[in-house]
Amino acid sequence: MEKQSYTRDNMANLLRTHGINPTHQRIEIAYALFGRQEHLSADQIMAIVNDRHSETSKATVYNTLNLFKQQKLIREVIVDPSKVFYDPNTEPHHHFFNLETSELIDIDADAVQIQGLPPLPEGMVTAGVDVIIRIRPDAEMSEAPSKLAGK
Amino acid sequence: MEKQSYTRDNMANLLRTHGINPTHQRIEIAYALFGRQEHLSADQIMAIVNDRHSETSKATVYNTLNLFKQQKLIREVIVDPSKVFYDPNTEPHHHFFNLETSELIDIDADAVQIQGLPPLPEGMVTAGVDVIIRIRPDAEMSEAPSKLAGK
DNA sequence: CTAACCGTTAGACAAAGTCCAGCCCCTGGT
DNA sequence: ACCAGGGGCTGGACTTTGTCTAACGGTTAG
Repeated sequence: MEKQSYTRDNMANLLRTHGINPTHQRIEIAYALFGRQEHLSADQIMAIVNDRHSETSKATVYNTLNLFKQQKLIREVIVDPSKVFYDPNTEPHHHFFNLETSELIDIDADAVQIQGLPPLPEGMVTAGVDVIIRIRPDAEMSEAPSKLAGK
Repeated sequence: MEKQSYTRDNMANLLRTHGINPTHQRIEIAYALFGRQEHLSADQIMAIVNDRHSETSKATVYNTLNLFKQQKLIREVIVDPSKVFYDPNTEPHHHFFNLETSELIDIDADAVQIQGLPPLPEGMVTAGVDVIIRIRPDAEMSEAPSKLAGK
């Protein structure tokens, strides 16, 4: 597993290894996600890809993201009721979700252990495990320490 | 903590204990959720409440659910990218999510332990922890066992 | 009787995402 | 060179979830 830079050329190869025909639009979308290693929503991706000159339609962005997801190139993160985030990291991992900024932070799953889960219902298999720690700034402490004692 | 039946009268009291003025519509919505102890989406609740005769508008359903959530009477469950579920159980717990049927099954949080989480980012506090085990029927096994060996 | 307040309502609106018919472009066969 | 087929892209219409707004109804207090 050798870490390589995320050039557009490497994106094309990455797509090919996942059985995806590397078109211009698909490369740009992959480049947006992998190049910055961030969690982006569909409309953020569309804004990035069309920043200089408009070149990718909404339909293509959604088609492509669904294709990537299906080919296990990226992963969906469902934490915000209003929009889906796409995560270029497909290694098993979890997330902090900042409720103020809607920002996601990865938590490596290797170190995390979950114990005491009941057995799965009959005939079911696990398709994925999501752990989401919703966090927010500790307003009370930094803003007005006296309030805590007062209440 | 005495388990009591979920009559409409009890709903009114429940609302009052949470600082909510018990109107007809609010009682019906609470009754729909607590009476069946299920995870329902806003449109399911609207269908239930308006089953016999239409009596509650869409705006009221959403207003009421948000009010309940704010008053910690119910809880949001975000697992499906297309809709939010509302959960009458506010005890800490987690969920199995059946990807085929979009059904949610509670997992008591008492028995579950999560270890090895990294420290929270500076100045942040935890607002909630969600664990979602996405499950699906084990199609291969029950349907055509030979396929597994074949591939 | 009226003013104020809270809750409800219909319908307009907004945003995320899907669908569809047409077009472009590449390839492969003749 | 021509044509046919197919994959991919496109704009725009459409759907669904959820929010907003202005008007209205009922209750309470003076």
